[in-house]
Amino acid sequence: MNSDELLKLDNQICFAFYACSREITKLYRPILAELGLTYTQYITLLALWEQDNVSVKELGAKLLLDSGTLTPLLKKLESMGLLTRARDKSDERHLIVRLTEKGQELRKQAECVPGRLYEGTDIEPEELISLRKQVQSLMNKINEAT
Amino acid sequence: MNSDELLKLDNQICFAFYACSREITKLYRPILAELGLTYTQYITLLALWEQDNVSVKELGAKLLLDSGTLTPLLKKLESMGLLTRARDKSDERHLIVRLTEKGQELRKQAECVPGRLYEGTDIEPEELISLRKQVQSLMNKINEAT
DNA sequence: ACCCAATTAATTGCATACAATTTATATAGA
DNA sequence: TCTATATAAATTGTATGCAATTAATTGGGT
Repeated sequence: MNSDELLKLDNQICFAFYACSREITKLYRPILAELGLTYTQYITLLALWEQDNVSVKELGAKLLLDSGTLTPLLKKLESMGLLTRARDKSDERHLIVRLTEKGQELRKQAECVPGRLYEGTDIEPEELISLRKQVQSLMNKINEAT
Repeated sequence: MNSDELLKLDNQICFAFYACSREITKLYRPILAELGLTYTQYITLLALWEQDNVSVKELGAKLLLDSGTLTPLLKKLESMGLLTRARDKSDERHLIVRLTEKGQELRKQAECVPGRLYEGTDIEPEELISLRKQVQSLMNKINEAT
C-alpha cells in the first residue's frame, strides 16, 4: 500500500470504529432521553442490573472505565436516586455501589430499548451478532497484547 | 431472547463498539504522543493531508464532528503551528483551514503510524480490512435511516 | 505496636463530544 | 434597497474519558 492509501481516512480501521461508535450512540440518545439517561449512564446500569453490590473497581473492570470517569458518573446516578454509594465495612478502601428500588424498577422500562434501536433501519440481527463477535475477538487480541 | 440476555452488557453491539473504539485509541496514544498529537488531532490531520483548503463545515462532514468540537481543536492545531484559519474572502461565513509547511511535513512522520499499531498483536491485516468494510457498511445503513 | 509498600477512590487538569444558542454574513424576495 | 430567511462558526453548558496525583486504608514484615 502506498503512502496515500496508507493514510487515507477511509482506510483506517480506527476511524471506522470511532465514527460508528458515535453514530450508534446517537441512535440511543433520543430513546435513552425518555428514561432520563445518557449512554454512559445506561451501560453503567446494564452492568449493575447484571450484578449489583459491586465496588467501583469491579464496575470499572467491566466497563473499562477508571474512577476518574466513574466517580462523577456514579455521584450523578446517586443524585438521581438510582443507586447508593457506601464504603465497604470490611475494607473501607472499597466503595460499594447498590441499586435503589427506583434503580431496579428502571430496568423494566429499559427492556424495550434494544428492540427499538434498529427499528426502521435495514440491519439484520444476524449481521449484528456476527459483527459483535468479531469486534469482541479483536478486542481480546488487543488486550492480550497489552 | 429473554430479558436477562437482552440487557446483558456483553450482548450489546453498542458496548462492543464503544469499548473497542476506546481500546484502539489507547493503542494509538503512545505512538501519537511521539508526534505531539492526540487521536482526534491525528484524524483531523489525516483528513487535511487528503484534502487541504477546506472549510470547517467540509471537515466536519468528513469527520462527523461539529463546530463545537472542531473550533477548539483547530485553534489548538493552529497554536501548534500546523495550520492556519482564515475566513473565505468570497463568503465570510466560511472559515478555511490550510496546512502550514510544518503541518505538511508532519505527514512524513505519520506514515509509520499505521504500520506500528498492531505490532506485537495477533491480528491479521486481512481480518482488519474485512472488519472495517463491515463496520463501514453498518454505518451506511445507520446513516441511511436517519 | 510500627513502618512500608500496595490498593482503592477521589481529585485535578486537559481534551474531547454534542445540543442549544448566539453572532456574523449572505441571499432571495418584496 | 430593505427585510426575512438561511447558513456557517463560535460560544455556552453538560457529560464524558483518561493520565497523573493525592488521600485513605490495609496487610505484611519486623
